[in-house]
Amino acid sequence: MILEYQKLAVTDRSAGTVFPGGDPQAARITPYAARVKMTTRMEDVAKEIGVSRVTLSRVLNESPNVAARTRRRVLDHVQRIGYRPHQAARALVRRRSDLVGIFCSHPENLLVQRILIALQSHLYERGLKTLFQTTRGAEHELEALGALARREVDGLVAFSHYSPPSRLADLVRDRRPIVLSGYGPRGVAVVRANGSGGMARIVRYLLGLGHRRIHYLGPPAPMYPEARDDRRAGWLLALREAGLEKSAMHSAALAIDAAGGFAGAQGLLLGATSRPSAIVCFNDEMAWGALRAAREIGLEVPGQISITGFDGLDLFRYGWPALTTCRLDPEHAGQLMAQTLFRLIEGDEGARQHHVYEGTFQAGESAGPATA
Amino acid sequence: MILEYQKLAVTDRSAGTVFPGGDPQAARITPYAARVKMTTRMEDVAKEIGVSRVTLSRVLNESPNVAARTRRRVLDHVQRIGYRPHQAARALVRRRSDLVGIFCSHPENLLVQRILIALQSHLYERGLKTLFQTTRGAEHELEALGALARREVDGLVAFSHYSPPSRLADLVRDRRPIVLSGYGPRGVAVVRANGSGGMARIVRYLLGLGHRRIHYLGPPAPMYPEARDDRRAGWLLALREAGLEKSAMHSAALAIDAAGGFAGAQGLLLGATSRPSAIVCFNDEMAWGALRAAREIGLEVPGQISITGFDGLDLFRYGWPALTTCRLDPEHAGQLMAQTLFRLIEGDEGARQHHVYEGTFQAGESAGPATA
DNA sequence: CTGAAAGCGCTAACAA
DNA sequence: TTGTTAGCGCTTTCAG
Repeated sequence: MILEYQKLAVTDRSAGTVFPGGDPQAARITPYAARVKMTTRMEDVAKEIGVSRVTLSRVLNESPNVAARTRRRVLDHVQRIGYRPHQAARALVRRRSDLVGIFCSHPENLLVQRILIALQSHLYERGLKTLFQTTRGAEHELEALGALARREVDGLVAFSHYSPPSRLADLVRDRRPIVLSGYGPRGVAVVRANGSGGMARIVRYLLGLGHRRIHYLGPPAPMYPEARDDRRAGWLLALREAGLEKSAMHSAALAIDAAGGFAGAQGLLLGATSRPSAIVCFNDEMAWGALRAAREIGLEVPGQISITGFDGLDLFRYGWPALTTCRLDPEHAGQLMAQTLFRLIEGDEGARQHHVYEGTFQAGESAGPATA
Repeated sequence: MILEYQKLAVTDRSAGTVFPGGDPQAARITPYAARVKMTTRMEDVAKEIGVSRVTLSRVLNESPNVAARTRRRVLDHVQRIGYRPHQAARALVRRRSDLVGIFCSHPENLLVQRILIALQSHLYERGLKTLFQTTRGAEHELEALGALARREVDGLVAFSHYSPPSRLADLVRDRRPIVLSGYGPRGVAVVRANGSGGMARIVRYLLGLGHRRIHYLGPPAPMYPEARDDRRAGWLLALREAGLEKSAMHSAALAIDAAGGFAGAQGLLLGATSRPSAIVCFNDEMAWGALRAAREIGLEVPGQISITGFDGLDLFRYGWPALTTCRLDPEHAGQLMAQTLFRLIEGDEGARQHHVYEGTFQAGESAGPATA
């Protein structure tokens, strides 16, 4: 059991004496850090085995130039006592922490959460630990970028776009290992879904059902023009194809969650303008709120109005009606991000591209034929 | 702007020469770690200011014995150039990483996700960074415990219970800074909701509505008897009060999500036994699946059957019908965990208790009067 | 109040 | 194939 944890002892640092089991007097007020002695050192382990620290280190780092027999002996012992080198010391000398930072401005978003989970797993498989941080504003984001610059982390994945694109452009020059989710300047690695294609697919489906007044309910205006709403573009594209661009109506919600969808749909449905026969929403959560709004007004879905989502979260397949949506694969997205970041950390500049993955249309119960 | 990130330069380590801007030849294949020089060193910064490293260190660590004027001068310069000490080096000598590990066996659970977000924020406010890891099995969990033992992290929060309680008991003896979510042995810090009280409240509400056949749909059997389902206990308690214990029926689902609730409810509703007039579910997500199952069978909710949840997630207030549930405050839970862990790290053994927070009953639309 | 000296635990260059 | 030497960048005694 290589990961068996080690027993601790309490030290009296001034006297240099060790009290196994703890000093009952001082324990209550002494910070934990001062109470315990450092974990087993390499020196001791090497001595136990009868080799030098260096040989031990070589085995642990899978370096060449160790006799097979020695390696075996070392590995056996290490495994038995559950030794692992001190990570800080290792990071200090290797100039590499094996830590990856993930920062995220909207950790409440259900799709983001699923991607995060997959991402962490895949990074872990490659020996990278995940430092997670929620960014509330540009200040946090800058701090995360600073951590990368100072090499506190080996790489960064950003689900956050507070920084102006001009600053992101620095990333291009400095060639840091960073992966952005969603959008970013050319020359920076980006992973995103094909939102435009997926949304166009949904709209065409609705057009096929006879809908003509298809309104869009999306996120608030982006902080930077570069961050324009890709999904909205797909909606507009499909309407244009059908020559319905003129009647296109778009409404920006306060947030891309159920509350935002609820409020946004209320505006769309109770407004003075002609009522839409379908509302396509930026994501499932908004659609969910919109569904509620429609019903509170007394509209049947999909009888009197159709409402669609995006992301294809499993949860909403159990809703009533189940959402018609575009399913994205968070597992795949997370894997793609992990792989891209890993390539960048390894110095493969070829990974510095925009990676776009596809969604799949998923017919549900929330969209039906347009009523005359 | 203290967090302005620093410019990098590419080094040719063999020649010891620095090529600002990068060596275009080697860049593509050289790992990023080898391509960049280490960030600014303390030595240089101290020299620029005209003090020794020691004084600089003292200012940065808010140690006493620095003249106010010196402190001011140092702080100004540090702020201007955005210097921050190298974290690995700092951790090595301080024997403290300012890192906290969070491990979690069910990161998909919506309540857990919200708690995680709050927890991370509160830890961050106290200067602790969050290392996040999904645990898939006891092996991962042991590894996380090992990381604590080796002092790779200063503390741990566990939303995961793969390890047998006997192992957790070790935590009592070693007095490590660890906070468990849900349950744990005496002497280990635990944070959990009062599930039993909350669920009893829901059941009493249903009893008041005239329900008599109230079935429970909960998680699969726990891995260890200690981890018994608290919410189920509350359900049973309330039924006992009403003298209905005999008719109590419990069904274990495969998972505590919508899919589990769906399948579990199907079993409960399609089974040969007498149909329940109400199903109380372990959490909102399961209730959500149960709702779908009831409707697919053709049962109206709450007309023909009442279904309740637990957790009180905002999302389900937008569902139709909105769930009758018990609302837990994830923000509060996260804060409580952060605070407890912080106290333990600081050596306050008084924090090593079971902290129980209350939920609040929330009447929704998914429960109504029992029909004769 | 300040600085000089002594490591923290480990890996990488260089010798043997 | 192995071990010896020399730091990584920082904080913490201990003198001044």
